[in-house]
Amino acid sequence: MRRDVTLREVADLAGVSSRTVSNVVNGYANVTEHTRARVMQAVEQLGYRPNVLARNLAQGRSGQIAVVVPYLDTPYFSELLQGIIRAARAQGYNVLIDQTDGDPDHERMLINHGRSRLLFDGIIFSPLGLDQQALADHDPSLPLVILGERVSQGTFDHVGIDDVTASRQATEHLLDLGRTRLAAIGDQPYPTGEAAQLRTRGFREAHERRGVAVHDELVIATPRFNRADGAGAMRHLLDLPEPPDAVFCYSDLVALGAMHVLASRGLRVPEDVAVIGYDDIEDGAYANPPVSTISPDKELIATTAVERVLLRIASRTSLPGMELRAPHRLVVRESTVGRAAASRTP
Amino acid sequence: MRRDVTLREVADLAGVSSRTVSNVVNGYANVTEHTRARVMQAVEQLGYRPNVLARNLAQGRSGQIAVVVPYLDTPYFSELLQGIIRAARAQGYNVLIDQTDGDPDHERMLINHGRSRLLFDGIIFSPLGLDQQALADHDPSLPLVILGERVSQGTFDHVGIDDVTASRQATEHLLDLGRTRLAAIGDQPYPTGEAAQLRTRGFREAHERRGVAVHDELVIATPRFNRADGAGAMRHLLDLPEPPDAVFCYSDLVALGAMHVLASRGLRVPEDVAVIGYDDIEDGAYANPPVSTISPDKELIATTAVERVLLRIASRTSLPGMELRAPHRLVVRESTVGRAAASRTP
DNA sequence: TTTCGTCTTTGCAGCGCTGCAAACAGCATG
DNA sequence: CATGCTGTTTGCAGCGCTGCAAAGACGAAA
Repeated sequence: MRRDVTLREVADLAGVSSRTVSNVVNGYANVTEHTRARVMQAVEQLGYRPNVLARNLAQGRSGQIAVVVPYLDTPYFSELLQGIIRAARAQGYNVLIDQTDGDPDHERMLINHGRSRLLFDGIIFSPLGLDQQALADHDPSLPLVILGERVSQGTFDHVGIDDVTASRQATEHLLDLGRTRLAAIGDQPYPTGEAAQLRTRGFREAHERRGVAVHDELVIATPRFNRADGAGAMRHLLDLPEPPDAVFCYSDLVALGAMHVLASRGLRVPEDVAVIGYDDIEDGAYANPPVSTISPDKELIATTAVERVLLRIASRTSLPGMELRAPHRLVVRESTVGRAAASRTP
Repeated sequence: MRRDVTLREVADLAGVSSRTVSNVVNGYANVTEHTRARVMQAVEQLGYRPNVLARNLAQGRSGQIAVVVPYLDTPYFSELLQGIIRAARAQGYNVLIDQTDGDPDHERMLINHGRSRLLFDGIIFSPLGLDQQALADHDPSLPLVILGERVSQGTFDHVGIDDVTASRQATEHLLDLGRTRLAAIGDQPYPTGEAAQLRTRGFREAHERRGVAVHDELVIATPRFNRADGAGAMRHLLDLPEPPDAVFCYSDLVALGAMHVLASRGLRVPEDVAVIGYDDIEDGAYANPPVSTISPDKELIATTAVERVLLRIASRTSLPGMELRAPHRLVVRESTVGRAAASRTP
């Protein structure tokens, strides 16, 4: 097993200093065409490839950003991740992935640079177990971008959509279809559930605007936004004396879980119960029936998050926290309007 | 912005050599309880955290493994990834993720250590664009574990399930339900489609065992295993003069796509057409109706893959290629047997 | 007391690269 | 011919850590 070729060996072969080889390899500074050619030939001949570790140590950066999500198998995150990886790679950054399972201690550790320095230069983070206070206490020297809605200010950016407006639109859509007993699945009335609370706010605002009262007993809290929680909440709702005739689910997964229960009870969607989700994951579009939903511009969210974290890395000074809103749209499918062809509303 | 605390500073405070601090921090060698306590106190006091980059450079390893999949938003991979990340982290390794989109050049680059050395110590790889020959030509100094079935031998391991047997069982299940016109969606009759071909083999073997002829025109090739391909193939099948009464899909996504089309054409599953998938992703279990499927032991696949790649990293000598088979089971749900309670077959 | 063996601690070199500032052209200007 | 200028190349130190081998400490055995 041959040792790796180093800069110095290339330099010796090309008859120049190792620093010059470095300059050529990195496209730095001014190098004569003649020198460059000589060096490049030596590089080819020896099959030289730079050692990133050494480079990074010398530069005091790792060239990596961490992306931290609570659960990797959540389709919404997988879809987002794709965009993030692409955007980061385009800027020469590698992406390190971590999953926290919502563990607050683990999350706290990560936003304080993890166990060791220089493992990643910045972090894109979707917190689940941390409340505002914990987030505000993060290591300010670590460039941080938060995914999803948060209400606090701090030395970090938020990238997300306007949850209140989106939720209001989803709810208005249901009300405008003539539904009267609307349920909401996914509220989280505790400190770490801000995103959920914003959606509940939108749900209520829609009722206000339409002059209808909210049926408080139909607003169901769930610890997570997954299928199982959606299914459990739906079962509960159907067991009520007066079940809902429409459900606003705070994620498409919740909607899929709810629809699963509806189907197993022999109820028709949307005839008996209309269902709308949130996130526009691919599963929803292919579900039976296809799920109406709020569709955030994921590609833009991904590129914006990467852009911001790299910006923060580049500017050594600490930037003020920014609130970045990506656009979203209401996607109407069969789960609310039946076999009518899917149409779109901005 | 304070400079980071170094080993030497801790050493000075504790009144020992930096080498001793290193020994304590890493739990190396024999250190007196007294010394350890002194050092630990200094570590606490200064808030020392090791610099992984420096450590790795000195050790000539990166402490990272790369996991490379064609598409990140494929639920099967997301689910696998979770297990891989957990297992790797338990061994002190970080996971670098990359997505190739099936691009052969990109894939070829990765199995030859990427653009630079020391970025990752080993790689767990799910190839899509590379054929046997390209895989065999990989840099033998890079510990490599391939996910999924492959027929070749080489200086790398395979981790997967027994595709032929699993596919045979899925097909037998359909035949045993009394179905006579079985379709298969997902064949890939070209060099990079070996996994698909194994499934087709299982499909054919089942027919042989039951003494039934395969309807060749019902074996449909698709470039990928996603919903869109499943939907397209299903449309084609339904447009045939004699459509199938059962479909074996080479992935659950394909099955979901197919079921989507069946529903939109007003056909009932399983009454009109029985559908079985492959992979046992969560979407399948929550689909309407829930999809029967082949369920690979993903957790075991993940831990085995990590175990093997770390083993190869640890043993500097090149190990012979191994074929590692994880168990699988047939999971029977409504998409093949209707509302009968889901039961299990080994 | 000396010698040996074991356990603990240390010093030094160096992983492969880049930052920095100095050195060295080569050429035009005074 | 000295001076200054721009453009190119170089040498050296050092990023923060660990491998290695040697040194020191300490008690047991001779």
